[in-house]
Amino acid sequence: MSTRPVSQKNADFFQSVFDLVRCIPKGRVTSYGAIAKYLGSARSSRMVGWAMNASHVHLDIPAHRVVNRNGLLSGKMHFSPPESMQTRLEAEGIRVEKDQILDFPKIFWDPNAELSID
DNA sequence: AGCTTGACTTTGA
DNA sequence: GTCAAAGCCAAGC
Repeated sequence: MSTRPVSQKNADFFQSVFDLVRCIPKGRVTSYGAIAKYLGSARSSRMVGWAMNASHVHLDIPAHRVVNRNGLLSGKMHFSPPESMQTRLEAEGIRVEKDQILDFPKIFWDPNAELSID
């Protein structure tokens, strides 16, 4: 079973996303699809992005650790200073070039694989 | 009430 | 490998 309180998918989708993103280890990144899939719908990856848009009210949300499945900083433009996203990633040891994370599959953190291991 | 946009993903050609 | 189209659910107009 899930070790995280994200069972309530019918509950606040945003809260579930925030909770998971908050659990992302430092120096690691994940994709919207991974989060969406963890919540039950990989197709609703857009909702994850939408939820992140509301994450600005929650300063504890490391949204910079969330990128698209391409490892591209798709949401960096939504940061206060767009470059802050890359700065934060590099501050955690993540190499980023041209808005793209290097060694993405290496630092990729899959919640469904790390948390839901049975 | 309906239509458009959006921090995406997947599948098909 | 790339390009185009469909699907997804919610918020905004």
